[in-house]
Amino acid sequence: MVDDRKLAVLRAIVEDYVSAGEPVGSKALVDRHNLGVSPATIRNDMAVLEEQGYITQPHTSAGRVPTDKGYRLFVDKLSQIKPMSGAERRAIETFLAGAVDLDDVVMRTVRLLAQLTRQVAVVQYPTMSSSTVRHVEIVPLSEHRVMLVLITNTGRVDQRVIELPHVVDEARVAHIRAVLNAALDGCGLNRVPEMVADLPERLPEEDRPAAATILSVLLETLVDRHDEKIVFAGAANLAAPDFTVGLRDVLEALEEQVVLMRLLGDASDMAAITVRIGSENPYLQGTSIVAAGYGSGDKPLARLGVLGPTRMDYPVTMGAVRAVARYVSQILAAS
Amino acid sequence: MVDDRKLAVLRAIVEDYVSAGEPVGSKALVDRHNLGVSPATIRNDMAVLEEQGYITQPHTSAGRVPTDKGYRLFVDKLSQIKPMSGAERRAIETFLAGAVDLDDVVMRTVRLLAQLTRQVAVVQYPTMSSSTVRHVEIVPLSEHRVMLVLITNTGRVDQRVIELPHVVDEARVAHIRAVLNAALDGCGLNRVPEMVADLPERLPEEDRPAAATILSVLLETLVDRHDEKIVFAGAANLAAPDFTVGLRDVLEALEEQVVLMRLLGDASDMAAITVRIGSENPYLQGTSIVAAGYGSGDKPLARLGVLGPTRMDYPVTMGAVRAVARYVSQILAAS
DNA sequence: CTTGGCACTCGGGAACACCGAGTGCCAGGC
DNA sequence: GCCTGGCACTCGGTGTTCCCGAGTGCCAAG
Repeated sequence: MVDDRKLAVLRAIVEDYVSAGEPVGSKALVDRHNLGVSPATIRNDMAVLEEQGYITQPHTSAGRVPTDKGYRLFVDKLSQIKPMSGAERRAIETFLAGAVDLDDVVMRTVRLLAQLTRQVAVVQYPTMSSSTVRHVEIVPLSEHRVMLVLITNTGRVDQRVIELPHVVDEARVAHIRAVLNAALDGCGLNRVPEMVADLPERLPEEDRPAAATILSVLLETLVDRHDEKIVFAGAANLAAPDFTVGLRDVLEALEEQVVLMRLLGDASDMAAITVRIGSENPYLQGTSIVAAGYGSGDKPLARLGVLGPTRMDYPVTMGAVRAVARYVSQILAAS
Repeated sequence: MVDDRKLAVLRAIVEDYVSAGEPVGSKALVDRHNLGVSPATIRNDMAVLEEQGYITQPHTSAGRVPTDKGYRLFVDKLSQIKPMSGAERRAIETFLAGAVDLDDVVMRTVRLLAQLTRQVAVVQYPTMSSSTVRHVEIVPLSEHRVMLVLITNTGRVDQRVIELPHVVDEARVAHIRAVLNAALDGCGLNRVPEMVADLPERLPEEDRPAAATILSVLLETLVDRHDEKIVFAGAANLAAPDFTVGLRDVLEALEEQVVLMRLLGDASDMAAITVRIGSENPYLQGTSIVAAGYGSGDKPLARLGVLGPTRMDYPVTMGAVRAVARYVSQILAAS
């Protein structure tokens, strides 16, 4: 399978099928693309391509449709990511620049991506594991209840209400807070446990029970919140008639954070764009996922991407995902 | 229209149609319900009911289907809210009791409601307008950037990054924070503007520009966040074949916070359960909404509810919404 | 006011034929 | 050896027709 023309045929089939949505036949191919040969020749090529598993025909007397393997070859060898136009890039930039906080960045990103690609966008919250502690706040709520607020350098805020074992006055709370901040300021989240290990011993006897409770909740927060939040938008785009796969399954997957995490895949190389096509997905065959990492530094903090029908315009979608990932990274780096 | 039997017929039609999903005819009615009369009599009654606009027939030779007006009468006069079983109530209680913070309460509530009703659940975040300030935190992020964190008694936390007009050292920030907290502690959110009006004047000259910037952002936060957050879950239930209305429209509405707000309606009487049927809805005819207020005190802080096809089991749905609203209120009151 | 009888309507499904796009194959030509 | 035109074949989709049966409205009798 080193034949240039066969590759051209495959490319043409993918392009036509993606744009029209109908199986494409030999005659239509030679009409729309000027391959300098006759339909019969194309038919021979198609027979070979089918035998090799790149295309298939839904019914005996119908045109050909790319298989997952065909899309894969197309994405890997036969296409280039299509960059966004200047106008689109500026629109992305200004839209994202208006965000007021991390929540807002994520929210805007997911909506933007859904709108750009006309598909379902998925954005993972920046992970904490590589973040550092900016500030720990302990706010008294009542005599034996405080709220723990953890603020990280990524701008993420987590809070927990804590029941204390006994009444603690404000001065003690303030003291614990001061000690905690002194110990943790700038500390990487992954190093928090070791930093606080001996902390109770540095406090006066009477503060220790309260401090121990607070610390255990703090550690719990770190663990709990490690299972990341994920948001999605653009579910309305699922109503497009493309979706042969059960709409219900997709919607269910979207609401299952864990499944969504798996679909987005592991954070890997920052610049790389991951494409998972149809049956390559752990769940949800029939859909494809285009994802990329983003973050404020060189290493990706989290991932974002879109989920759509296998029959999607990969070059354009990849261009949109890449552009959005870049601009989000830029925004995050600036804050 | 004071005829008892006609009301019974309407009730029977609604019940049968809701459970079976097919237009119900006179013969089926007398078979399934023991009204002691013949099909012909029922037909006469149905003719009257149709003339009065309570039922309609999709095609000339088909059974009858309730109209929006018919459902309305059914909900108002012909049915009672069906209470949840003890087991269900216990399940709700324990599921909600596991929540760690407000976010979690809301998240759990919306999922629970979606699961209980097998429809799309919508939960509004507790509104701030009747909350009070628990604490204001100002965290230096860099030399000329701080983060403002506003914590209210409902446990809600809002944060904003603020660019300061010039470099401000930590001591000054601490001072501004102290003054701010002294002025606002326990203050109702609606009274914040008046409380901070003369605040810059009570600060030393050099602090005023920074304080003014921070205050303006604080006020902006109050206003911005007044357009409440809303979350939904259970979109997968839309895939049920009932939905004659455009699935796409519903999904779009769900992602438009503003539309969703309107649909949920105004917070009104705490105990009341609002039902909006089909065309009674501002947007999205063809769907019905069952909603209730919830909150920690007597007055509702926010609303929650479900959205489903007009053809829904109103008594059961209303029971579920009422039960969830009660238990959430209970949880909120306890924290 | 209720009831049985009866003619009428009409949506939906089954059976059927037709069309046309598309294919595979083959023999001839460059 | 590869390309090409020709040709017979397949089969999904569409349009047509027909039929059935559920359901209705109306009427006259109880």
